[in-house]
Amino acid sequence: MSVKSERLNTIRRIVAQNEIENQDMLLDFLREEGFDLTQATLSRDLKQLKISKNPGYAGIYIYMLPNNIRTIDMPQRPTPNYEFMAEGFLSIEFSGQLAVMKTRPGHASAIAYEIDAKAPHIILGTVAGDDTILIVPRENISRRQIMETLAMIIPNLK
Amino acid sequence: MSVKSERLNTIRRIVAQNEIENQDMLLDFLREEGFDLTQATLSRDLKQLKISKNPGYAGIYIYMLPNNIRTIDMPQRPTPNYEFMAEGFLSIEFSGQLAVMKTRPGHASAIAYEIDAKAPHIILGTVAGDDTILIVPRENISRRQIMETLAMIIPNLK
DNA sequence: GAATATAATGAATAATTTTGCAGTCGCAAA
DNA sequence: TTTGCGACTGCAAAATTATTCATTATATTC
Repeated sequence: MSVKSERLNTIRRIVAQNEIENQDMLLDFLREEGFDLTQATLSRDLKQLKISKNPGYAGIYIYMLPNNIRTIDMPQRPTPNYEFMAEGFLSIEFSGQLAVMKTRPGHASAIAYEIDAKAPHIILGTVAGDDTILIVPRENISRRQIMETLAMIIPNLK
Repeated sequence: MSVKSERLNTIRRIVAQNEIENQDMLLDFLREEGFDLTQATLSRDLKQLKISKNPGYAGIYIYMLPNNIRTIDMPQRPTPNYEFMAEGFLSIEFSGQLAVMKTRPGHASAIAYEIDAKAPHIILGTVAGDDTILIVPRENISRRQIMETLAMIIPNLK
């Protein structure tokens, strides 16, 4: 096992067993175990190990191991292309405070996701079924504003 | 809901939906939604929300929500679903008669189910998608009443 | 083994985050 | 009203962390 591998292992163990508040503190622990390195290298090691500094219980920050569930590097949700949006969109109509968008079957959640992500200041939220999206605008937002905003996401919305 | 509470809600939502690389970037998002604050305050907000900067997938650092609510943070013995509720909740905002709750992906229906079951006298009904719940309150129920009721179901709703 | 590519590292610096301090505000008690 | 208290905040400085640049060590290929 290389020196670096041993060091990474040791870092993991130390972080798991102690409440490390910063990198200098961790450096001290490492020196006690015979590892001599600089803060720069430690910073790189922590990045590689995905160990991060988190707000802890009592107003202090503590280094913590990555939680496995969160650590799994899930690929970015594929950026839904412009065409897909245009293709899926069917119609939009208003009723009082709400808007209802119709899409082709299966397209609703992807389009709703885009709306949520790109227009949070206009749209409070959406609920998507298979081919229908219920759109809840924020207060004091006009239908015109909504249409203009959505048009930037879905080109052929008109 | 105080300005600060709204701000914290918004921070949670933005961090959940975007890949925030540093606090200045998050500040920009917040300004777009009308929140004007300094980086110092944001740092304090993030500490309170236990949101931290983590090594991400592609050599960059990303701010992420805490995914494990420490029991030490809980004053009383949690009910079975307590942690799940707290963990899944992201934000709640109102528009007219309606409330829209944002959750982490996949959590919406479970939380909506709890709301339906525990607050039928306040909430007429809910519709849940994957990460969004549309909440329809009964007539003549104030936002304050709704918040208080939901806070009994979702602890960190504040 | 020599030549060459690749990985690892330190020193210094840049970038980013946290915090001490002072000032403001709202609210409640005197 | 006045006083006091606690929450909240900005500013500026301190503290901490990440990265650039140059160098050295390690591995690979011929």
